[in-house]
Amino acid sequence: MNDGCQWRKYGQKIAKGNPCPRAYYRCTMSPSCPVRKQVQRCAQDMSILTTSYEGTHNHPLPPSAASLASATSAAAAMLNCGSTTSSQLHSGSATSSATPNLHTFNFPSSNRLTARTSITTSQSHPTVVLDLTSANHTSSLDNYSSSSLFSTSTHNPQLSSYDKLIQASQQGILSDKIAAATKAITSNPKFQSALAAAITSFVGNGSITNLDQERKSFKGGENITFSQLFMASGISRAT
DNA sequence: CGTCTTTGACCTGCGC
DNA sequence: GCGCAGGTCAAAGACG
Repeated sequence: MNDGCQWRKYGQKIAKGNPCPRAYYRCTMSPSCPVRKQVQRCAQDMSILTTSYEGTHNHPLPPSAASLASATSAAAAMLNCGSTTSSQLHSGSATSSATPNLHTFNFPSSNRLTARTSITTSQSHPTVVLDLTSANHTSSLDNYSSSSLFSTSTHNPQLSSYDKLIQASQQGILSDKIAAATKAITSNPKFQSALAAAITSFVGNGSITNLDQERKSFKGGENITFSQLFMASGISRAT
């Protein structure tokens, strides 16, 4: 996955319990950049790639990775809303083994594969899981659960129009036209790349330390997140 | 020739 | 102290 940064592989190891080797990469955009990432395939499903990032970039990120940093930070903040692990995440004094909150959403990639991506906001590391399962899904909309990704129902009981749209689709009462329009948006390569860049920006920036601030900035505003995504991908809200 | 990947060796932390 | 597992180093080879 091209995440906008340059990486140099410095090691590979076969971890216990997983026949697939784990690859170790170092950010090469700056000689002193401490950021590292690990990439490993899932033992249960070889089509799933698990990427873990560690550290904070000490250099400016390229536009492709930086343009949506705030948007994805907001997504991460949303993920942690109501999470029992979020405060531990912020304080850095995590001691419990609470189950990380996992959110999954789909966006079909340009190479005609369906990439089911999830962000795991574990206590120590945010993790991006990229499922490169071939596109045999009946509809990307069927499994599209971005509403859960950005859901802030406990903080903002008023559903956004987008949430209503998703809710309607899940309840099977969405008209074909709206479903087609939604699918068009989520299938838009620009939207996909914007979303992917947003994910990258978040994990690349090591934004965990900024989550409190981001949460304040975006609290109760999932519309802001999608507006930013739409703006970055050139899709109008009208669409 | 410079850059990147591969891969065995080495280092370190942890449990027993 | 010992063994194991995970992470890193660095020499060698591949590649453009």
